[in-house]
Amino acid sequence: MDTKSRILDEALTLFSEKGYANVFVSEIAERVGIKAPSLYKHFESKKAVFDALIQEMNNNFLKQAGMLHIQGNDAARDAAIYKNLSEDQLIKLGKDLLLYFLHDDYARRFRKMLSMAAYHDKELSEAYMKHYVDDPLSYQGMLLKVMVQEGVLHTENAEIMTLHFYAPIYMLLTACDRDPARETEAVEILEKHIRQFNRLYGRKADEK
Amino acid sequence: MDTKSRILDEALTLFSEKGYANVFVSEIAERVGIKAPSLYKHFESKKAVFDALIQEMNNNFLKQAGMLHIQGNDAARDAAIYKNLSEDQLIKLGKDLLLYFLHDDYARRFRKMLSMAAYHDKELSEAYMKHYVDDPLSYQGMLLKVMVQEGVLHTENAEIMTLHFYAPIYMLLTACDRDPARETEAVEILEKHIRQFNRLYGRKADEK
DNA sequence: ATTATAAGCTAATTTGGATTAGCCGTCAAG
DNA sequence: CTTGACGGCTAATCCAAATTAGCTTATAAT
Repeated sequence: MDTKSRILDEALTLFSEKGYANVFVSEIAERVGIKAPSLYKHFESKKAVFDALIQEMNNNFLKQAGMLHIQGNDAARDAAIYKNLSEDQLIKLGKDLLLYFLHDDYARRFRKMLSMAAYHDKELSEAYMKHYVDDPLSYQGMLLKVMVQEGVLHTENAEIMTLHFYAPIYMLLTACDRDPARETEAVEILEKHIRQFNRLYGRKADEK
Repeated sequence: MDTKSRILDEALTLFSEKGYANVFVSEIAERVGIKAPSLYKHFESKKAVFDALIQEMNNNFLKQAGMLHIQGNDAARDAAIYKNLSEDQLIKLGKDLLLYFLHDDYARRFRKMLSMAAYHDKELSEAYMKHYVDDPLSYQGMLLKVMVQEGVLHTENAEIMTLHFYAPIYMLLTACDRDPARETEAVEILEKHIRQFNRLYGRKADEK
């Protein structure tokens, strides 16, 4: 990997751990194995490194997301998969989603960096909401609606059903980001959550 | 209000909006109506202002929490209230919880400050998890269990039921913290959530 | 071979923001 | 009435961290 990429990589790690303001240029440089002034051969400023990361994130998001059924580009294909889904398959999907989020180092570092930076910057705040709240809800909502149409799930209000599916995942995710020691427990809870979700909505339970 | 308290108040506002590192001592002072050096007549350092706020937060948490049934000190009394709860009453409780969280300026600013600071400090991270994840889950879980015993709600797994109750509230709360414009919508969603929660668990729906 | 460019280094320099020094008015206690 | 603590101010000072200057080496193109 060339120096410029290494700088981005180490900066991402540091920003995601400590936040932009608490990271020194010299710290990034040291991890890359160069001195701070040398970093300026590759980037105009510390801010420019950060901006490049945000740029990179925006470029890669669609790619990652499609891969994971978080928000989709090939909705029709995904929906077909969801049509006849057993409980175990549903659990597997939820687990894969959470575990990807948690373990993919790239996604994880970006998420943490963004969640911090979003507190200071309006644009980033919108990006955060889009990527981790609105898009997951809308995409998963679409899939779950297919399952409702197919008679696999039953509800009068699919939006709330989607919230009931995703909110616990979101909460577990943010909990693990703040305290990685909770991962094992989170995966167990996730499985129970989806199992119970499936029991709750798998029969005509919430209709009047 | 005396100067020292005003410093704390303005510092809390600023820290909660921009994060510790992005707030200047001169900024706090200006809002209070003094010059930066004068602030040092009241606090040893910028850090000391922050620490005093954390101190204050720890002191006040039990008080606030008890007031709101988030985590309790008079569990028996609260449980009695929950014994025979109509859907509307349940909705009101959820709404009150969310609206207090959202609108009480004190609670709100502390929460935002803590959620940011928690990314940099292990102790604060633990405090955040306790106050906004573990305590609400355990206290609300206790209340919901009473409702299960009383036959108002039905479930095999009250922990997951509690997660299903609280996770959407948590998600809406953090969403509103990041984007206050979502408040109105959030309150509507909350009401629908609790209504559907009540339908889902109000009958013997998730038992095998 | 020569030269230009890329990418590193050390040694400044700059800068912004926290903190200190030292002065002044007010006011309550003796 | 005077003294001393309190709380404010302006004008330094300090300092860490970002950035710039200017030198050096390697490599690749002419």
